Amino acid sequence: MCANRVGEHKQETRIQAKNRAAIKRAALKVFSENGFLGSTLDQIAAACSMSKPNVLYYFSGKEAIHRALLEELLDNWLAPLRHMDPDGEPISEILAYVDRKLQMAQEFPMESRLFANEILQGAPRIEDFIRHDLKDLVDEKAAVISGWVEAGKIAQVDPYHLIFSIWAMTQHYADFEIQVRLILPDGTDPYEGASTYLHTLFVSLLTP
Amino acid sequence: MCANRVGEHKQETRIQAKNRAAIKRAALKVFSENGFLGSTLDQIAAACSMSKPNVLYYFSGKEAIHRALLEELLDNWLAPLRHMDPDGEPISEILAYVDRKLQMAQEFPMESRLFANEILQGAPRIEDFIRHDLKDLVDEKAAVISGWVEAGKIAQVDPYHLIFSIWAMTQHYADFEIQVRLILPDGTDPYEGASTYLHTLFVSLLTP
DNA sequence: ACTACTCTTTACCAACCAGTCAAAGAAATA
DNA sequence: TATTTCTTTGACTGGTTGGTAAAGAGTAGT
Repeated sequence: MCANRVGEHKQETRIQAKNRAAIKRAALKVFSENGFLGSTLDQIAAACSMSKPNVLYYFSGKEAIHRALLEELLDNWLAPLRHMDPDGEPISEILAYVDRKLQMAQEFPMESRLFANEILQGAPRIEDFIRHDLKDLVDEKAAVISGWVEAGKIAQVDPYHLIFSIWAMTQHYADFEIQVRLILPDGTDPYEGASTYLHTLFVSLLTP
Repeated sequence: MCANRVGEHKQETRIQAKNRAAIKRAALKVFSENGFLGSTLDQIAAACSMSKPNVLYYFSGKEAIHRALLEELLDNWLAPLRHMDPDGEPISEILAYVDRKLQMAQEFPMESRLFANEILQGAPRIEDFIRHDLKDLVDEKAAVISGWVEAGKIAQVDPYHLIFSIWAMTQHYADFEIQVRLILPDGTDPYEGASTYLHTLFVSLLTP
C-alpha cells in the first residue's frame, strides 16, 4: 500500500476515486430531481449500479453524500460573480457575468436544481454559506456597482435587485427547463434566445 | 340530512367544508416546504390537528390532496396574464402584469413554492396543464406583444423571453425568499425594492 | 326513545426507509 | 505463495410510510 499523504489525509486509491465520483454523479441526478427528502439511498445505489451497503462504504450516510455534493457546488457557485472586475468596463463586466451565469445554467442544470431545491426547502444546510460567504461577496460587488452608478458610468439601479434579477433569469432556464421547453415553439434553443434577450435587457437598463 | 344538490354532487356539509379547507391549508404548508415526495401524511395531519385516518376520510390519499391543491392553484395561476388587455396601452399593460405577478408572489408565496417544487421535479402532475392551457395562453399573449412590437409601440423584444423574465423575477422573490432576506440589508422590504427595480427595468427595455 | 347517517379514533398492516454487520471476495503487498 | 488490506454483498434491524378495518362517538330526523 502506498503511503502517500496529502496534508493529513491518505491519498485515495483509484477505485475509491472512481467509485466516489460515480456515487456523486448518481446522487446529483437523484437529489436534483427529487430533493433531499424525496431521494432514497436505493435510488442512488441503483443509479450507479452499486449495492446500498457499498455506497455506505464510501459515504457515512445519505446526509454525507448530499453534503459532499453541496460543498463542491458552492465553491463554483461564487466564481462567476467573483470574477466581476471592479476595474473593467461596467456594462461589459455585468454582461459578462450574465453570460457566465447563463452558461452555468446550460452546462450544469442539475447543480442549479440541487441548489434551488435546497433554497426552496428553507436552505437548512446552507444557511451559513448564504449568510456569510455569499452575502459578503454580494455586499462587496454591490458596492462596486454602486460606485459605477455614482461615477455616472451606468444608470441608477439598486445593485442588490440587479444581482437578484440576474440570478432569477439565468437560473430560471435551468430550474424551470421543462416549462420553458414545453412553451417555447419546437426547435427553438432556449439559451440562444435567452442570451440575446438578456443582453438587450441589461444594455437598455444600464446605459446611462 | 339535507338533500341539496349541486349538479351531480351532494352539497358539502359545514363540517366537511371546514375540515377539507383545514386539510388543504395544512397540506399547502407541508407540500410547499418539503415537496410532494418529502411530505408525509402524518405531517399534514399534525399540521391541522387531525388523526391521519381522519384526513384520509376527507381525501382518498396523499396524491388526492396534492391534486386538489394544484387544481385550485392553476386556475389562479393564469389569471394575471389573462388580464393583460390587447387594447390597452402596451407598456402600462406589461407593467400592470408585472405588478400583479409580484403581488401574487408576496401574498401567496407558498402557492408559488408548491408550483416551483412541481416544475423542479419534472412537472409530472401538471405537464398537460403546461402543454395546453398555459402554452395556449402564452402563445396568445406573445402574439399580442408581437403586434405591439410591429406597431412600433414597444421596443423589439422576444415576447416569450419577455414573459419568462417576468415569471423568473417575480417568482424569485417567493421561491428564493430565504436567500433574498438573508442577503438584503436588514429591515429592507424585498417587495418594495423589487417593484421599483422592475418598473425601471421594463420601462427602459420596452420604451421604443 | 329509535334509527340512520356522519364523523372520529384505535389498532393494525405490508412496503419501504436508512443504516448495520459479519463474512465472503479481490487486490495489493510481502 | 501467504498475508494483509481493501472492496463487495446478503441478510437483517428498528423505525417510518401510506393506507385500511372496524368500532365508537356525535348528530339529526322521526
